[in-house]
Amino acid sequence: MSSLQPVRGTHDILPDEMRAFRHVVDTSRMAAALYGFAEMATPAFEFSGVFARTLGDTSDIVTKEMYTFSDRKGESITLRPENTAGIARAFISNGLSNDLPFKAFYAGPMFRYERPQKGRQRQFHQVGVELLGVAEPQADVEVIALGRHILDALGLKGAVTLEINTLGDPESREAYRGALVKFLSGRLAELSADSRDRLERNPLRILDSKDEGDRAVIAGAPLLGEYLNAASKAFYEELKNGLLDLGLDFIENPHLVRGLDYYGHTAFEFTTDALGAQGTVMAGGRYDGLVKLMGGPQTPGVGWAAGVERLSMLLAEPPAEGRPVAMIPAGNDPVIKREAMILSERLRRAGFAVDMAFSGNMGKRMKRANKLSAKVAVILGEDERLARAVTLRDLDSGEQATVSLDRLEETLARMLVNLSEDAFGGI
RNA sequence: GCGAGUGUAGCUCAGUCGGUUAGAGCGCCAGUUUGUGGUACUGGAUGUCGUCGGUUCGAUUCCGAUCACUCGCCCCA
Repeated sequence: MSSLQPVRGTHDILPDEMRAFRHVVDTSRMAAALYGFAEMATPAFEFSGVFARTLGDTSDIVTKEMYTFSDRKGESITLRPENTAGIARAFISNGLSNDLPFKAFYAGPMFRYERPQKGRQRQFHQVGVELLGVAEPQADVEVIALGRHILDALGLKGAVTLEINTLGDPESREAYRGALVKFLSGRLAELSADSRDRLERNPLRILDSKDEGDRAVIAGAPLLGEYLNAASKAFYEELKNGLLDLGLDFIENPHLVRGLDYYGHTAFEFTTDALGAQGTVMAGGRYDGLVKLMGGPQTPGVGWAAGVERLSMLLAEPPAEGRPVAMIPAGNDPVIKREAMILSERLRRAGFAVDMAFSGNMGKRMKRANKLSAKVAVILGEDERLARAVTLRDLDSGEQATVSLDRLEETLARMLVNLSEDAFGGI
């Protein structure tokens, strides 16, 4: 165990884990493209105001979880804790509001100063989408459908549940908030210390509490649904009908809320019980007030973000590695080794993944080929060189044959095609 | 930020009721005749027993602090 530790809450993504990680990101990116979301990226850090103003002064993210520091000019800079604010900022900065709807996909690292746990790190990665400029609930449906599409494509169909709720429009939410605070104030003594605290800052969050005493109180609390005005109700109904039209199963969770202040109407989460306390794997909602809050034109928006690490952990089986071609010079004759290097390069230019062991006897090099799970070994020795040929060995069957250099690519391609037929047709 | 648990080879873990050479499995390396891997067999290397400090003749083992991870809370992705 070395004393060279990574910073708390950060970790290295080694090749094995990276394969699962990339599978999640690539799958998300491809699905997003099917729904018309184009990938973009914003900086990993912004002026602190971008987050402080938009995430709300009372959210935990702003009050205690941001990586904020002064740069050399004394500017307050913050490592992004999430990407919605950054996308909204970019939307405004680049004057994109004239070309709506604006549909963006992103993937990248986020930073929160939290206590690390499984599935919760200080640097973690999200993929996400934002759809700006559409006030209709169909936008919410599309965004949720994309989320479900990705989860299905990752093989998580049965493992993840969609929960939805509505937070209503600002008018409905204010009315409800008042009623809730009034109700809870009457039962103050029964609430947990955390929740008494939240009563001031963010009373809706109390609905989400896991404390048993709190839950007992909440069970009798007024529900937001009772305070929705006609417009908010209609919006929610359209959302649910839209989900049903697409066969997207969901359960309604009236206690589902968002920690960030700019959310309204739709709130949703895809959750699993396979990750302990970190059960939320993808979460989002509607934020019609955000762009205006940041100084842009009134622009409705809806989107979600998903935790790449969390999704990676849920993957039953990481995707298989590619199987390279192993170049094996027989012996250590410098002439042969040069030929092998030249031939490797030729094959790579032709699109083959080639790995060559640089030293050792043939047995060692074959072992290395095996460890790389190479499909084919290209063996090049003195005999082959003189015959202007190579020996191709199928490492699965053990069959091998001498093939003229003129027909090398052609023969290799055929051997590798057989491989993929085996992989897909062998069930 | 709060409460609790864990920390021994690359990995998963055993062990030392405090005593001098710390173990297993997997993995790794080498060999089982000089141009042929996967299996098998033989042999080998692992480590400041997380770190710092205390108690002790003596600590990896007890105590304290610290760091990291894990579980719950909190928060969320």
